[in-house]
Amino acid sequence: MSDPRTGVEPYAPELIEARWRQRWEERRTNAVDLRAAERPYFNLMMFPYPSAEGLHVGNVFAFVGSDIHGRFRRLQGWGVFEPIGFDAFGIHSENYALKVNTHPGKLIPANIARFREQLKRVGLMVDWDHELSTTDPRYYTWTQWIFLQLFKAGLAVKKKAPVNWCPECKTVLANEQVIDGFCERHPQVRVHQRLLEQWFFKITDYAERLLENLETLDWSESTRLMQTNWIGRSEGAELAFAMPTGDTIRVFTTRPDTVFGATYMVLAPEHPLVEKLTTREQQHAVREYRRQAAAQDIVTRRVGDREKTGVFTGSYARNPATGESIPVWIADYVLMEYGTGAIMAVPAHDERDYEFATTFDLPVRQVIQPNASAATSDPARGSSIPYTGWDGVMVNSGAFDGMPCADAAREITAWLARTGAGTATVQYRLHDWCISRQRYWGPPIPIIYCDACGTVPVPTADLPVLLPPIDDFRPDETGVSPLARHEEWYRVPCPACGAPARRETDVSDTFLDSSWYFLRYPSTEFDDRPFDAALTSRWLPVKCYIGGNEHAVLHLMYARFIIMVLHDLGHLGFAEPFTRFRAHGTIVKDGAKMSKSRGNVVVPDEYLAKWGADTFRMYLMFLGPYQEGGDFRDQGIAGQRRFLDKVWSLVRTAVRGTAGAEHGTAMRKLHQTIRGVTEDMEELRYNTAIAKLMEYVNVLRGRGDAAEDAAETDGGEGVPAELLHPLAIMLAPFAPHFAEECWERLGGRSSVFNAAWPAFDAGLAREEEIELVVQVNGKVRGRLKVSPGLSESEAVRRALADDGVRRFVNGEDVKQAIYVPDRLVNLVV
RNA sequence: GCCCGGGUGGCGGAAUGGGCAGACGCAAGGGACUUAAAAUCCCUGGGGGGCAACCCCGUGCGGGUUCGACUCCCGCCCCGGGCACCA
Repeated sequence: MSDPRTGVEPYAPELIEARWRQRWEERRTNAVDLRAAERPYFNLMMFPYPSAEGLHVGNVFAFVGSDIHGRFRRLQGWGVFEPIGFDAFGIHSENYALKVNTHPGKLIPANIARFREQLKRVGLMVDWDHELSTTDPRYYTWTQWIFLQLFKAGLAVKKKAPVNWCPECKTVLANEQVIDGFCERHPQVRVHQRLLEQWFFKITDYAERLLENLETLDWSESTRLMQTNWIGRSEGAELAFAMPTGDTIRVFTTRPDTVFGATYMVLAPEHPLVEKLTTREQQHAVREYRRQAAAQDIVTRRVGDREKTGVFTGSYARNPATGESIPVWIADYVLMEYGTGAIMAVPAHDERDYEFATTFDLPVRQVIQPNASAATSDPARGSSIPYTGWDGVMVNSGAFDGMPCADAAREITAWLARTGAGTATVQYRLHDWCISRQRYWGPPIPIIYCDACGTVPVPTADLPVLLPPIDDFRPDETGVSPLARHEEWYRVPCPACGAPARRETDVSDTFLDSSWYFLRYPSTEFDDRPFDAALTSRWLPVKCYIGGNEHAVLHLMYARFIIMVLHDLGHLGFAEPFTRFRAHGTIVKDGAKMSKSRGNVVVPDEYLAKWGADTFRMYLMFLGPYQEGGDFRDQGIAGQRRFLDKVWSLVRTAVRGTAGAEHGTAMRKLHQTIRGVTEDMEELRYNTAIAKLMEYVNVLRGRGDAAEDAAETDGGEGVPAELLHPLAIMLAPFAPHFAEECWERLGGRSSVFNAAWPAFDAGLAREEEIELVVQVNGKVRGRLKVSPGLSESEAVRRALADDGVRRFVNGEDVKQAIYVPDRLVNLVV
């Protein structure tokens, strides 16, 4: 069907997109030969959790941005591998399954099928032959294998740890699921703390390397900063405070310079020495305090603005610097999981210690005299106590009096070290990674407990430990995994001695599944190895990883850790998985966060059906800077469609052959566009890249500022195909189906994605005449048309000849002339 | 509280090794075509003043540096995100 007046058939996205989806599949356009491809480029997008709701517009935004990068690299001549998979284990899937009372093993395949169809509709350059799901035994065999590697290396250990427990949900909650001490799903139910045996990965052993390596990675700055803060490195000293009993309380401090001001000590309520230190008289009070602390959930305990509480143990320790006996207290503001679980309290130079000392009337001794400028820098406080800065000198500190704090920190540590009471150390905020889940929907942890042999790893040959398809997967109040109710499953002979033994009934954390999925993609065909050595060294590390910053800390940190361990164990030739990482932004709807309760959730299917994938992709990339996100407004989409319509009509009316002299303006604009778009594509500046393509199209249509003398292309003559080929290529990453169709109609062969990204020619981009801005005293008073490369003296002469300029110079002497070649001349009078 | 990111027309957003603020798009108003509408095409468009050429003001607020500041420095305010009794 064609327009009766112009005779041009209209742009019909549904037909075009269906046709090209089919051709891509038939011709295997998106598949790359993993063994032979030249310049291999692993383009990775964060695989989705296949929710029952289907693909979210946030997923589409993320994937399209990554896909555009992959397609751009392919056009630049790289062999691009762009796989996708599904992160389908985990509490999220399990909770949904419980809600609708259907087994997750049944739901997940259906969800994945739906996701797959939606993703195909978006037009990603995905090689579907390498699709994977973390719930597939062919996959989680190797997740279990990774656990065993860590276990054998001594990096997987079982220890007791406190967890959040909701009596209503009858399950353990993640810290993120506890809100101000209450369960997120039961706002009236207080969460309790329970002590459970858990498997931990010793990620803290890798803290220093995880931190150091960050500097070598080309990652989004925000992501790198979050990881840095999460690791939380602090330099300081570990000091020993001796007890009359012969015990020693070890403390970590970042301020060893203040040790002369330590007037009391505080232990965490759970500290192992508490029982021993507590005197008979204090026993009742201490026991009661510890009971209360234990009943609190972890999150409440950590809220910072609570009033200080605590009790005296009855015992005293010796300050190694002063030799004084100082009281030992317990208080919940000291956390067992940081440092040594004990502190020396210096109330004169620490806010928390000061507050505690004031509450319990403990002595405060100033040991730092702030320098004059520092002391008065906080007028709100009248007094310089507590002073926590570094800008001061020591007082009340024996031989160290008068020394600047920073020097004293070093000197005092060295002095205490000579008596064995101190060592310079480093502490990290990072905690070991608890991977146990008392849940059903995950890979069983491959461990067997035998009375005779102890903790025995499942032999690799026996993997996978299949997750049995039980019906009663709902967690109950016992706090043990649903698998623990299935004796027929967990009773097994010990692999070492054959005696009756018992399987571990916990499953592992979803983050373990996702910490290595990118290793699996190139090797999905193999059942006898997690990843093939040759393919892995060819394709990894990942060249570009794009994903949301919500995974900046956990997923990316865990993945780096696992890869580093596998490297150290000799399985991989690289220690960092992602050479380049870019965080994309989030999109909001009409200025507000999307949520079901607001009813403003953008459902991609509706937009894909109405506008087609190409228009929708273009709009998503145009609505804001990709790395910041933007505001999705329905009204804006039509603009992208109009743009494609304009390109379409240029293509349909194009004339064969090359551009002539009369197309000088268009040719110049083309090369300026090639330069600008190429730079933008490198930096993921998709919104401005699209804007530049629009400008070029405006010029081709004889419109816009740069068009001026380009009207020759207007008037039914048609634009030469030479000027449209590069446009089709530059548009291809954004609107792949559309670009294919244009390419074909312009006489292109095979796929536009087998073409080469256009080359920039500086000579063709050069302007013959430029506008020079003339300022007088910094204000624009005129403009000159000049040829590039004008000399300063000539520029000033021409500027002074301008009527408008002369009015403002007003006959006065020009004191100074600033000349920025080809940009402006500023006359100072 | 600490650490990031950000405040620019009616709206989304351009422009920061200091150098024409508002690219590109949306919405709007006016016009052409049409019996009419849609679509399409053309014109206008930060605020104020002037018949006009032009002039003044304008990038969250207050100072500063500079021939020149959205951009750099100092001090605030507001919004978004991360961490939070980390010793």
